[in-house]
Amino acid sequence: MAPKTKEQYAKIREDRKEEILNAALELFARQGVNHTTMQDIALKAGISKGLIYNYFTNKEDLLNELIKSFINHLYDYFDPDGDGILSTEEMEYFIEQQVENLMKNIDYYKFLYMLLMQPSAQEMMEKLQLEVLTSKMWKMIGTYFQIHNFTDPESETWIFHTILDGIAINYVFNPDKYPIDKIKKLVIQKYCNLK
Amino acid sequence: MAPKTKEQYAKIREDRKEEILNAALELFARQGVNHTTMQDIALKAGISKGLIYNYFTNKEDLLNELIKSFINHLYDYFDPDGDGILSTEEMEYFIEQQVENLMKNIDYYKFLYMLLMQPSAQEMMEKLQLEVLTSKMWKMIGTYFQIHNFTDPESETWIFHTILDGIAINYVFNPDKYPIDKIKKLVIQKYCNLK
Amino acid sequence: MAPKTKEQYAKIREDRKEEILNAALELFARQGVNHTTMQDIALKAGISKGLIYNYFTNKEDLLNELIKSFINHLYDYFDPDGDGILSTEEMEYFIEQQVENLMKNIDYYKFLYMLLMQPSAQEMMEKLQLEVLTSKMWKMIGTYFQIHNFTDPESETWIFHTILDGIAINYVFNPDKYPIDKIKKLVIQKYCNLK
Amino acid sequence: MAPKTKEQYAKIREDRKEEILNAALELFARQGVNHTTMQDIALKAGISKGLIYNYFTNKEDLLNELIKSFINHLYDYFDPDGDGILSTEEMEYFIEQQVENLMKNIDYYKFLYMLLMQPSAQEMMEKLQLEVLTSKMWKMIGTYFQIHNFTDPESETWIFHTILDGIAINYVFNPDKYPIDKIKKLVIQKYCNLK
DNA sequence: CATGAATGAGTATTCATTCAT
DNA sequence: CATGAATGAATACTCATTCAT
Repeated sequence: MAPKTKEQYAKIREDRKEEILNAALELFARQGVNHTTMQDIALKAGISKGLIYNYFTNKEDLLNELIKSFINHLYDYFDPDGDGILSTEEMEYFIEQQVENLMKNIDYYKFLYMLLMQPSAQEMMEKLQLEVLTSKMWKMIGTYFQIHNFTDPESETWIFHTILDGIAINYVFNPDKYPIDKIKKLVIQKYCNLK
Repeated sequence: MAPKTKEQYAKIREDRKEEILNAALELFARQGVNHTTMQDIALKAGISKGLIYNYFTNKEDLLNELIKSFINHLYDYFDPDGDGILSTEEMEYFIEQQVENLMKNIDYYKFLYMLLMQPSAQEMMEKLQLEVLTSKMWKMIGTYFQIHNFTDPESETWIFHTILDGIAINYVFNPDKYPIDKIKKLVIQKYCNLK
Repeated sequence: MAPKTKEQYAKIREDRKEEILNAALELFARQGVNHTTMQDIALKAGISKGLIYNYFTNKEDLLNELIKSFINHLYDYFDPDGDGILSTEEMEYFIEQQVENLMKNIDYYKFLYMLLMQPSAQEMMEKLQLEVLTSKMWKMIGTYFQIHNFTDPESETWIFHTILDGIAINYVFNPDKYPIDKIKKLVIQKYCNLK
Repeated sequence: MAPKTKEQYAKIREDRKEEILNAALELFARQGVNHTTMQDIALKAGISKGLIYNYFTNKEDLLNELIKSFINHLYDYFDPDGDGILSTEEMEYFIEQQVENLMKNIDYYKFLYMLLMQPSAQEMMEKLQLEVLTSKMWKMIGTYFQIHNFTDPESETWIFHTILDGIAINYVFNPDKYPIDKIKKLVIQKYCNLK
């Protein structure tokens, strides 16, 4: 049997970790963090309870990694053609995408907002704050508002986020009554139909 | 002859229940539901552990009652002079008030948003939905937008809520960086500085 | 309002006690001693929890009174015409009666046998032993066997009880398969069809 | 490579379960089900409280398994030389054995009769009924009565059991007064001194 | 690396019993 | 006498975490 290289081992570890996180995420989202046991996660991930502790020091650490992972991938799909400039079409696509995701994964979003309410999320947010604020995405949106002559581009970026979060919260609370399509159109009209 | 009248007992029960809910709310908000023991709640409420179970079947039930109570009082403080008409000053006051509350009680808000993410909250929301949507407040805001010639008053009402929730979420996540004062001013400008 | 005499009070107390015992008996038999709370008993007896403690010092005492009461009434219905002599017809009637009772009240009998297995029952049995063994019934059965020329009347009395208990146990365990009618006939044949 | 084979784990589990059942049986019999805590059982079995729950879902389940185990082993010791024919000597030995067991383990018998009074025992009894009735022992006793020209061998089998149970109950209730030796002799005389 | 038996601190929950009114 | 709110000791049960193999 061929011994594996260090890289191969690292790869295996990384994959395994990912699998555990995925299992945990699904279970946490469906049945809550507290009602999900390490056993449940192990079962779902197809491994033994003990093995989880080779990858995460404890349950809290697992949860934190989940939050971190989420925050890191928060805007992954915000990845336009890479020219660094957001066209109105790309902006529209981004908004459409956000709303579609939201509608498809209510439970998931609920859980994520919940995660972000965790005290432990706060620290991580703080650590990641600078990154986020100086992120490509953030800057691109700011630039977008600048290019399209919004009065206060920076504030508008915040407002933009505020609205997106507000939509998510309202929809998640009240998926039946909240007129998400109409709101989406209004948002697109405000931010993409620029003369 | 009964030692106390039925009314007296009912009063005692009502008061105790309230006390327990208050104690639980504060502890839950500060240290989280899971890190709060029934013992903690009893201690804070100045009663014995066992008594809680005379009023709530279990911890979950207690949490649900808390959610219900919260939803019921959601807009209690939205109670203007009672003429049924929202002046721009009253609207401004309302917004200022909201933001002030938010800033004063971040933990509380975090907990409340968390509560509302609970699956059990959903049912209650649904039950209360009609009430909320047909509530005086909701109507008054709609009327306000109508009077001030907003294009689509109903949608504007939703947007208004969307923005308020978005502000809360963003501030709660990121109290240091989120420019809540500036956003507040922009909101007031949009909704109160009419002409 | 006319004041009550001591006798009236004593009567009320006795009746109330009886009611509580009846309520307890039914609940204990149906759902077991441990799954029956004092609250349950109070509810069934139509009184308040606290009042039970005016009549019984505690739950165990209540159970003991129940056992005592049961033992005392064990052979109540063994009360023939009072001439002190058991005719073969009366003996047959007694056996028929026993079996009928058994078949009608399986749960009740189960519970009673259970009660008698309680350690606390033992003491009482001992106290009551002499009474039982010297009881009218016991003597009458002994006399019956003497009159009808059984070899060892005293042992036969024990055997008689042994068989009756054995029938009860077997029927209670296995009401569907146990041929109680046939056994009953054989017992009657043995003890009543005496030439 | 698994650290232990499936078989090894299965063996461990089987042994542990047995140990727990044994510990529980002894404690239950001596001090009653309710006065025996899971802690007690764990202590007696030399394991931790929690481990019990790896083998039994709860206390009730543990009790049920005990009943099941008892019923399954009810007649284990009825295992004569294996020629399938019960000699009068073997019959006598069986009766002697039964009585001796009874006298040695009053508490144990009390507990077992109690167990069998449990509602949950009934179901199990029903399931096992056919097996018991068609068991080797049952048949052998029937054959015994047939060979020795009892009028109705089947009924006699039932009567035989009735008497044995009756003896047990009476002795258990009243070990001091019940003339068990005399009764035993009479039973042996009836069933073993044939011609 | 991987397993799952084993641990035990931590807690929710029950309910007999008390007692002020 | 009667009530039911209040107590708190007693315990079942959970589950994250450890560790021998």
